Amino acid sequence: MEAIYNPQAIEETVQKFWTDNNTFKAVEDSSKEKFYCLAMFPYPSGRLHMGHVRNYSLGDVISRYQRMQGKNVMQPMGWDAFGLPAENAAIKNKTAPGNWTYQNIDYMRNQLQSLGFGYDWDRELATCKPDYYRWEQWFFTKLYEKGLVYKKNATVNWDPVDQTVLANEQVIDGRGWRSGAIVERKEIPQWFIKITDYAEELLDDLDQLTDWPEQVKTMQRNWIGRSQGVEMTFEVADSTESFDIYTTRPDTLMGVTYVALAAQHPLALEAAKNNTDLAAFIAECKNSKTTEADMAAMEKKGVDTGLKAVHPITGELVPVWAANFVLMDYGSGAVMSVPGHDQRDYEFAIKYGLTIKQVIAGQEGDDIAVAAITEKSTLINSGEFDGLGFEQAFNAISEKLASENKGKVTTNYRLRDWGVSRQRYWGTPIPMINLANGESVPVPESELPVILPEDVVMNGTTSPIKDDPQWAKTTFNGEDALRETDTFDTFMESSWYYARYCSPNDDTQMLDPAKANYWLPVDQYIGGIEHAILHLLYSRFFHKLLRDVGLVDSDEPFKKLLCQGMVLADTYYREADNGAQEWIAPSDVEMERDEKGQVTSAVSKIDGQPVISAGMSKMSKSKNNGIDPQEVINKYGADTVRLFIMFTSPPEQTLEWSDAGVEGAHRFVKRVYKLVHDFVEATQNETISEATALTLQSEQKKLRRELHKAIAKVTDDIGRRNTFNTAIAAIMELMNALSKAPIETAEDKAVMQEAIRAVILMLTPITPHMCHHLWQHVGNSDSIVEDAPWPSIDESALVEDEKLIIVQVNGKLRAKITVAADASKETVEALGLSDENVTKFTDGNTIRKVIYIPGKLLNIVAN
RNA sequence: GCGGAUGUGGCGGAAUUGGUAGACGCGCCAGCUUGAGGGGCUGGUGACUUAGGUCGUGGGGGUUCAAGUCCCCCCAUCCGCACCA
Repeated sequence: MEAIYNPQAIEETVQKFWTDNNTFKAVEDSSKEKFYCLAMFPYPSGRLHMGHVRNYSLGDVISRYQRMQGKNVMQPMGWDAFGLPAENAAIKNKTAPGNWTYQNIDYMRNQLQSLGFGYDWDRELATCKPDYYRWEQWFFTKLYEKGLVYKKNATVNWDPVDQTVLANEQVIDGRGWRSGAIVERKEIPQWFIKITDYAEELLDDLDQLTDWPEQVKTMQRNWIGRSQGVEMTFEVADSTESFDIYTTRPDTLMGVTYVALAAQHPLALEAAKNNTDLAAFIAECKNSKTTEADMAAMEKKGVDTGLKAVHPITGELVPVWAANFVLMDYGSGAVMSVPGHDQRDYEFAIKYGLTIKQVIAGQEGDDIAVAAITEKSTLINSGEFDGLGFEQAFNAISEKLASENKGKVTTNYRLRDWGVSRQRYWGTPIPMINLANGESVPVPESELPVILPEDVVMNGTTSPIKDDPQWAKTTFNGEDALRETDTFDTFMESSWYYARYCSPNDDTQMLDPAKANYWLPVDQYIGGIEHAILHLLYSRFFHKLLRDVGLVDSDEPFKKLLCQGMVLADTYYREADNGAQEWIAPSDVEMERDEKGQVTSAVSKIDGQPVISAGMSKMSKSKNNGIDPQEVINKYGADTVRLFIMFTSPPEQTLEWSDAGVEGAHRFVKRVYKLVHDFVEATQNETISEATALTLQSEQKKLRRELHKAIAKVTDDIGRRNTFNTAIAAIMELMNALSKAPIETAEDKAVMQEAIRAVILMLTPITPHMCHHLWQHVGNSDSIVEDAPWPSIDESALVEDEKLIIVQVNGKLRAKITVAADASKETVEALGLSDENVTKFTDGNTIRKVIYIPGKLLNIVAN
């Protein structure tokens, strides 16, 4: 065995072994408990970043741990290969998006292999390949047949100069990123999938997901947003027109002093024909942003349409305003306004001098002159409804509306149907045909897949398949027709890839139900918290759709979910002459510290001049603070990188990169290697007994107790808590004890051998290359550590004959006493009360109470 | 703006069920080893202190024998908001 730890050599050899022996090939086997472990597949952006390394290290550690628990583990990998960056890169590098994507995939596959992840590469898939997206197209036509797909107008960001639709991220300060033109809202026809039909089930089934983080379930609940309310109709005065609104606060109906319509509401558009102020306002709203965050943050504005609406109960006339915060796309495009009891309406009313009417009593201290009273309480100024509470008023008012045919109680969802049309090239072509008569029909199954041409030239604005006059031409029932040239939202591909991994090469069907039902649901899913809502909700929706088409049996795709935090790094900058920030890579910065270790200054390694620290922020190109995993792997090896990442923070929290921390991790890996090496060298050709077969001295017993306590902790931390950082800390503590332990007697050696084997086994999921190598040298030349069973706990080794009791006086630590493990309460109390340092604080006081927590703590209350 | 999180030594973090705050690692200090060291090993390291102790988990209040942990209010930072993935 080599004395010096050489990660490069070991990792190359071990990786070759895994490849040559198909170590991670997963095969259905009904005799074994299956474990499907999945980390969110990457977008092939070019190189792996630290976020990927963290994501896949977590998945690999869990997979290898579960395998050692005897499970039949499947861990696949693939590529979320469609998306906007490929189009941009293609333009920049004068290549085609497909070409760029495939090159990236090849490079990143190698990087993943160099990190030693145990994937079954036979299951690899790329979503941009026709053999993947053809099934997505097929599935969409099935959904169409089931009535779950429809077309309607929806708003997009329109760049009037480039004549193209922009993604939200391509709109910067309201302008197109390339043209700089002020972006307009534009309504175009788009395809939608009726996710709202499943809103209730998506909400209710969250209760089944007991192994999901509560925060993610809460976010999804709020996103779906089920509410109980009343839908009612307002008539427009002196007209036959009317409009509907929805409210969750019908109890405040008597406080309605105006109503607000979306600028694009047909009634507003009609009124604008002879109202220039209103027309100007509607034109202005065309330039407002489309994202909800922007909408919520912008100044609330409105214009009186001049129309009056008839209050459905009192018959009074209230003004009808057009407002920029009401959206035509959502709900009915109109809201009732109760400025007395809604803060947004209140501010709007103050701004435009509209009437504010109090109809809810509120609490002591509430003042309608200062702010809206938003809490629910007794009705006032509401005529026949005065004195009712929220519930009673809700019922009374909704019954009254219903009896007059003006409204009804409804359940409403905040969730909107899923718009899946994108006007981009690099995506799955939507398999629809637009006929000359304006109707649309699905592409017949026999004509699928609709292939996206890959040999294209990007012009920077429009999609090549929209530019090509030939591509869309087709026929339907002998008539000339045109294919849809929009492509799918890339969330479509990522919504079912987890299922396709179960039968990735099946060219006769979307999924093989037998295989899918063996592996699904995914036992452990791992990904970034940024996907907490959209991706996870769409995947859950797709799973239910797959179920209802008969392809899977289960209701939910992901049994257990782990959301990892981001990876941050130090950020440094300098003020350039023009005042701009010039970001300096952390690798080019050197720190100076005082004798307490506190950083006093940071200087550039290049010119020795000071730089300004901007703290920790997410690794990004723009801040020049990304750490390339490849460089770290080359320097320390994959095992060190994996250990550092797993050790430095718990998975859900942000991870702060630290070069010094990586060196610390590397030191630990070397210490393990050296301990095993030294033991192997010292005991060559010796037969070492099992520790349980010998009579141990108290020091050996103590060490063995520490070993088994560590096994218990590591098992719980990895298997149940997913706190890999504390598991590693426990192994480090054990290692500190082992490196001080003698290996002289047969008993010493027996305990040490047991401990060393356990350390190797426990580190195998985290530093698999080194452990694979070391395992061969500790008497296991005929087995591999990947298939070794996880170490078991010897309960008898855990028994302690003494306990440490903390003694407090008035809750403050005053003494620590050691007592026999089975000592009675009376004994402990007597010992504690007579302790010299305890009497110092109890003398002269009366002992009021003594609290004893057995085996732990004694608190004496005295005054 | 709305929704969700986070906040503990010089730094990353630990404390799992309300019971010793600071495990483990980094950094720093001292010593040993070495021809030498950005290597290895050993020890120390929350602050203040009259050396008895006192204070200390973002800030303020509360519950309790006992609070980092539970409750109320506030502040700061981060994530998501439907066309980035």
